[in-house]
Amino acid sequence: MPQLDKSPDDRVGQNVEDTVLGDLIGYRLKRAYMQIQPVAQQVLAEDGLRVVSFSCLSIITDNPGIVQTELAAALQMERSNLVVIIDELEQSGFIARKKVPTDRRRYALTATLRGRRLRDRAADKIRQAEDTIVGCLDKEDRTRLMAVLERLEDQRT
Amino acid sequence: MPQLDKSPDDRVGQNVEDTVLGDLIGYRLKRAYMQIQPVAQQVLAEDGLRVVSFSCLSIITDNPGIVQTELAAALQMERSNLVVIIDELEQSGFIARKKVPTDRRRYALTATLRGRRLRDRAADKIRQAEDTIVGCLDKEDRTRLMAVLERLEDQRT
DNA sequence: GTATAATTGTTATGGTCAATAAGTATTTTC
DNA sequence: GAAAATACTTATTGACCATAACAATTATAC
Repeated sequence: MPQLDKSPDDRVGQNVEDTVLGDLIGYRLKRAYMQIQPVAQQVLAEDGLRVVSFSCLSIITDNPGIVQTELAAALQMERSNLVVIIDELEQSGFIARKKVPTDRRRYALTATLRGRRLRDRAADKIRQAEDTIVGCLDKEDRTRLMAVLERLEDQRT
Repeated sequence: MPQLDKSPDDRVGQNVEDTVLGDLIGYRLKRAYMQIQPVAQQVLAEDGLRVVSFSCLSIITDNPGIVQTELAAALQMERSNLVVIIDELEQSGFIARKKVPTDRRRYALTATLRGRRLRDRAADKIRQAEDTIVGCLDKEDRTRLMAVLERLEDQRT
């Protein structure tokens, strides 16, 4: 029996049927991420950072001497797209490039004191911003969510 | 006490320190999504669909007579960006545009039989592909994950 | 009732982002 | 020592998203 079309006037706002999309994990992950991302973006913009440059700064801070290829692998991005970001961070004085004496193809990346301080401050602000969104979850739901996401992430296909 | 730089040779593959990023929900959501998205993209490409066009087709199938503005709101995208996608789906014979008699500004969108069948088939394939990734979670973890993501998504800031 | 405002679909455009290919310098492998 | 591999870089491309502006139509204000 064919479903009758609703008059367009009957359907307002969020009253939209969905028998498929909402049950897909990919869809739900994207929607949840899209809730967080703009907030993080805005918070980081106050310090002149983008999400990707903050990610780089954070990994460099945690891994002084890391090299661009390793950084790209850690963040699952292309080396070529990293270059401009590293340039930005270097010109802003948040990181330094030092030639590796044993292999002059590579640059050892280290965060400056300013860079490390910015990382810590920005991280605090992001955590705070995330809390306003994730506040609806109790501590157990939250830790369980993080654990499950980590397991998905580590899944090798 | 300053942390000594590791020699770049000491750090291989995934042995990268991370004291901040991994504890951020936004980061974890993105990484998990990036695990699913390429698989869904590839599966849909076999039927000539993109993720966004499948999403549109699915919502139109579930809501015959829906109008472009409502569809855009449901998928949280811009009306202007919807136009080309609707064009594609119409030219492929998966949906039809019909003028709304009571409001000639609007087009009522309905999925054709071919469109509905494609939606159902593609949905099955996506679910199957997702299962290969989410298979590491038991049923309870999975339903709990979906519920938590839904709560995050509905959070109004 | 008519002028004004709002809505719908559309086009055009720009910005950001990710992926690829190709090039240079250096190191490793054979 | 020649050839292959690696690290970083540059340039380019296409996908995607947001915005502004427009015509047609409808709703609202007076």
